[in-house]
Amino acid sequence: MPSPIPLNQEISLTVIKTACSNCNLRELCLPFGLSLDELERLDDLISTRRRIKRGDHLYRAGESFDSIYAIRSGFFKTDVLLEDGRDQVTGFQMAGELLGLDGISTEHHTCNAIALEDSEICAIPFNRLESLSREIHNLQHHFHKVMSREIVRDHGVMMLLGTMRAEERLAAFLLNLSQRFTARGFSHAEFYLRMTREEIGSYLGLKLETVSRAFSKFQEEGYIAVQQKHIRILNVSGLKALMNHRC
Amino acid sequence: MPSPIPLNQEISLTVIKTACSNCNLRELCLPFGLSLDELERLDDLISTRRRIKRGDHLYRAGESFDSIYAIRSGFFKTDVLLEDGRDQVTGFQMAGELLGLDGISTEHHTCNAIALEDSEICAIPFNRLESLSREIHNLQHHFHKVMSREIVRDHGVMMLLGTMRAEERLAAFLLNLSQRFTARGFSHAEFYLRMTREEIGSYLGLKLETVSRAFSKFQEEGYIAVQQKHIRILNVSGLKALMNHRC
DNA sequence: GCGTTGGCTTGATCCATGTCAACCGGAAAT
DNA sequence: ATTTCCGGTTGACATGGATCAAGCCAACGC
Repeated sequence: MPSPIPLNQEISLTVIKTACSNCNLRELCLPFGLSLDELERLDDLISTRRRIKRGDHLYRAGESFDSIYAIRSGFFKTDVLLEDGRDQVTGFQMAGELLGLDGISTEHHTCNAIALEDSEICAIPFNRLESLSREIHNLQHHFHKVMSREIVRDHGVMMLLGTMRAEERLAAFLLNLSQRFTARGFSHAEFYLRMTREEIGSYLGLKLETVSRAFSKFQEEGYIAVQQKHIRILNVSGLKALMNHRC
Repeated sequence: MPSPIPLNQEISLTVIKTACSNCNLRELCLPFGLSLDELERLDDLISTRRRIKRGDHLYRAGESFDSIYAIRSGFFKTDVLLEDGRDQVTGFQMAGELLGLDGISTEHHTCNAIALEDSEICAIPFNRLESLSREIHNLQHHFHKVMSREIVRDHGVMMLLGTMRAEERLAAFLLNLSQRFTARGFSHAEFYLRMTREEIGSYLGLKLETVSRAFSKFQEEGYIAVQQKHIRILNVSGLKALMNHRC
């Protein structure tokens, strides 16, 4: 009979893979600020991991809500549909961010969440999250902060849509992406866009042609280098100035 | 010596005035769905009532956060300021609605809340609300719903700002106000605007002249009757059609 | 290797809304 | 009663971004 040790190692590897306590995103995600002990209790709650292929829905508007989702890897967009067919991208989400908070309000999802690349998510049953956060003050407080942050983010987008012109919007968008990639240990200056010009346009309240023209303009002026979805930021402060100055 | 009875009555009147359990907004506000017993525990928490005069700030962006606020009577706007001086109204709030949720995220308020008429608010110390909602499941869940509803509302505004044209935006705005007045027992068809054309414009991402022209247009077409801030809606379905149809 | 396809770029033109300016009317101040 | 002021309305004109249209490029299937 073979020694049990290798087997145990394998099992323990699997456990490591699925646990918040060993997730390298834990400082960005729901577990932020929890003690080891508290982390383990959170681990128990997150039983389901799921792979979502590029183009597939994580959930659809109208579906009944029972979980929120933490992105373990990959990239998503959320969009809302109006009766008359118009739609708008309401956000782009990356690893460590939460999806589905909109569903708490009515017990039904109010937007679609679609993977922009092959992704992996952790499903967090919401009633169990509520009951655990009644016991773990840190978890409760952090969850409230995450929801509040979402509200603040939305206000930022409203500001952008309400007061900024096309180039300012795109500059703000690029700087925001750059900052979020940095927080995840990627280059702040060089990244691949996971979304099309049309999706960027939808998010920013612009047509895809306008987005494309703004990219070209930024390139001409030496702020960035664009090659399709590959972006290099050459002049961060230039972009910032462009965003803030009323010209 | 006079009988103590009148005195007691006076005291009890004061208590009635300040308690959630006797507030006629309790079904719209935080106490929604609580039992009598739970309501009384919430009463203990809401010690501070405050009057805010028209034009005064309830809080300012940058101030440190420790309470959220329930509007007992009156009308508020919230606005965000950009470094370069641009600002935008992010919402209008009426009786029964909560203010200050944006502050949870960073422990500092991120917008200004300004009374548009003489108003009265209940201050709810946030750490005490968190600790009470660890004990009262209903309170916890309802609070989560309220935050989520705010996120959904913001998505609606993003949709409006990103995809609708001027008249559609104003129609959506009027219908939303009408619906909220109705929920508070006021006429759905006739109300006074508490905000200026400029504030409406800021909220809707339009200039005040555009707002004014849209009002005039609606009046010409017989959808509404406008006289300064007094609005009568004459044709709800007309407004709805205007909002939904891609023309 | 060649054609097809989807996403992107660029140019020409149009139009909704912004901008600038004049005027109006009611409310508050003198 | 008169003046001032603020918010609102309306008109003339300017413009940023939408729309329409053509063409380009890279990836992919055959």
